[in-house]
Amino acid sequence: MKFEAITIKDIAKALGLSTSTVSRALRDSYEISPETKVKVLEYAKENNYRPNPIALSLKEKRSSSIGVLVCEIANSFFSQAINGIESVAQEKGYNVIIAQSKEDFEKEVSSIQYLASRSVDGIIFSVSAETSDFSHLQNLYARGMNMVSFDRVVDFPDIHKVSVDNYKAAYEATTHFINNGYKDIACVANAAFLSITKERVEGYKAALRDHSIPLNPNNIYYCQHGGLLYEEVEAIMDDATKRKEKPDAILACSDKITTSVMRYCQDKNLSIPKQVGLVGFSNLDLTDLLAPSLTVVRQPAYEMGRIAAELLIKQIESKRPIKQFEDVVIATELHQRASSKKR
Amino acid sequence: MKFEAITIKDIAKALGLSTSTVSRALRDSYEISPETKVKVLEYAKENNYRPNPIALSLKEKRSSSIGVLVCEIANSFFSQAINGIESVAQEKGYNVIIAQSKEDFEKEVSSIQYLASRSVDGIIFSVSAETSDFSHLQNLYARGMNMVSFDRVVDFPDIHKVSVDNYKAAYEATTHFINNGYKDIACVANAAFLSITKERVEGYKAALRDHSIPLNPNNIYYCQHGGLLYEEVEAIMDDATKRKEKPDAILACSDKITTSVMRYCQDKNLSIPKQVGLVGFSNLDLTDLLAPSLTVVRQPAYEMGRIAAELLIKQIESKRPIKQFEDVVIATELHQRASSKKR
DNA sequence: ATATTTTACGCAAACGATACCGGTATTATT
DNA sequence: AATAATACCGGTATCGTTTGCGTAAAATAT
Repeated sequence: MKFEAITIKDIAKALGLSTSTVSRALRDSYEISPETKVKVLEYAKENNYRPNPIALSLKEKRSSSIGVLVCEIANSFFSQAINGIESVAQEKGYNVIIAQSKEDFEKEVSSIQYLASRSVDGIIFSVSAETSDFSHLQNLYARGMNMVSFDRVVDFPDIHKVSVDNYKAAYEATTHFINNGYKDIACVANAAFLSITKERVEGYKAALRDHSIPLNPNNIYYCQHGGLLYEEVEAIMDDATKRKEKPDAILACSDKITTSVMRYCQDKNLSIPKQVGLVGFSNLDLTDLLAPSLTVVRQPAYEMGRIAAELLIKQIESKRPIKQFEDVVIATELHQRASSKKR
Repeated sequence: MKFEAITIKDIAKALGLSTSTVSRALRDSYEISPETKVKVLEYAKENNYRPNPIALSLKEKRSSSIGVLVCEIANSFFSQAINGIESVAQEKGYNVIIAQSKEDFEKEVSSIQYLASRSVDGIIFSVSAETSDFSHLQNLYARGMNMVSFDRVVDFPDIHKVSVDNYKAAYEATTHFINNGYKDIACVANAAFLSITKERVEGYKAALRDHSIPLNPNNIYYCQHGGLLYEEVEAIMDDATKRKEKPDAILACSDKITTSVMRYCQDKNLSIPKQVGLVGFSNLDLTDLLAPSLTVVRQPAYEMGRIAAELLIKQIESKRPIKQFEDVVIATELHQRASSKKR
């Protein structure tokens, strides 16, 4: 079954005009007589004429659509970000095409090629946890695709970036632990390649250093697959709780990891915050209702999405190549709750 | 800035061939000599040739994209459903274009027109809480757009529908309350027009009837705006807790409502499950970690998305008009936890 | 009355890919 | 050697829209 829309040709035939006349009448050209315009406009309205965007795209060499590559839609941070992207896109007349990498490098490469071959006008992307080789992205960018690096940013020289201040977020969270009497703080981070991981781990280290707490390298854990698998976090927690020196606090560096750590503690009857304190990065909007209420680092996902979309669309619509590239870094919010307070 | 891709014309010019020869060589036509094929294929590969999907769309009169209209992306149920839709779409070579209604009728109408004007090959839609007039959808469907009604289904005669057994879900949840000693159960439902609301309220009523509990009409509340605003739920809860006969249990009929009710109880120091029992529809994956752990009705959102996408794509690719329309109804899961157990 | 401008429209090319309808060599068949 | 068959490739229309160019008729100027 096919949905057949009325075309400019149909109008021309019905009214005994040429397609060019109809086209110009619709665009209110001065070359068309008022009477003809009225006739065309009325007929178009009656028959609910809409210009075929595909034909327009072919002619204009632009599709008025932007691609978004995230690792997982069903993740509160990314769904909120997509929400922000979609809101800007709608305002500016673009549609949003989404693709997921599922934290898988191969799927990321194919998704990027898919988006490019779909001739989107630009791409907002957040790399997968497995991505250490960025050539698929860099090649596409070098070939002129408009791109904005988002959240898990890449360090190409000239590209718009939108991210949060991960260093400061982790620094504050760690300091918060220290101020609340925790001494042996473990950091369960995402894959080691990721910008967000590096920054968060650096922030964590700096906070320890600034409070004269020696760094125990065993306290830093990485999740190869971004914590998408519960087993990954489980293995880490098994290790952490079976060591001689057990950490008394855990900084969970992603939505998924946070939830998994919390579930692990519940399963193993590890009491939070007494036996182990917990601060997690999370964008769920009911972390205050958890047992115990969870201290979280919240990222302004919606705003990040909006800014990324605005930068991308500005770049798309820019006549001349952009020279000035933005590196937007937004502050996170630390919501202090029960999970990180011993006493 | 524009992303310029190589075209069949470029290959033809570079190799001194005609476009038709190149086209046929790329499609491995028997009319082309092996040597020419090799030359073309090699050149295409070297220069990373990809057929322009927009040109193909124009020619084939199909865009290989499907539209999805939901009320809110950043809602666990819908983001999981989109996840399912996207997975099937990717498999079958379609891309997914998303639009949100934000539970607003006007925005739903414009979003639908937007998707239609974007010449998607089909639409999966879930109507907004404000939608009581379905003419915008019905007109589009009558004009031949492939459509699948999803979750909040419409009762057009011949259309694929994918939903859960809302009647049974509410019946079981209500029965669960009764079996746990609750007697005065309130039902906080979504907007009254919605199919899901009607079915859930019916299931609720039936459970009361089957257990010889008289129905108190005051116990049924509707959220005009789908609980998107906290104030809406707050007003309802204020009323419920200030009545002479206060309900001792609440059945919250959507993700948002569930969270809001829980937050209200926390704010007002209403103890769950002692003062008031709570069962909520929710697709969040950490409801077991809430305080108290929450009894939920979980909907198989991912599977629903997959099925809806499969039905839609089958309909799109069907040569002749579909005669047999599916009304897929999937079972929900009741996860019994602490929030609904008095003792 | 003739020349010039203006008005109002049509023709055709272009965007990228496909497919039908051809055509021309070269080889095979009689 | 003449004809048929085959292999191989090009020209062109098409999808829907825009746009530069051309042009008839009408309006204005000389």
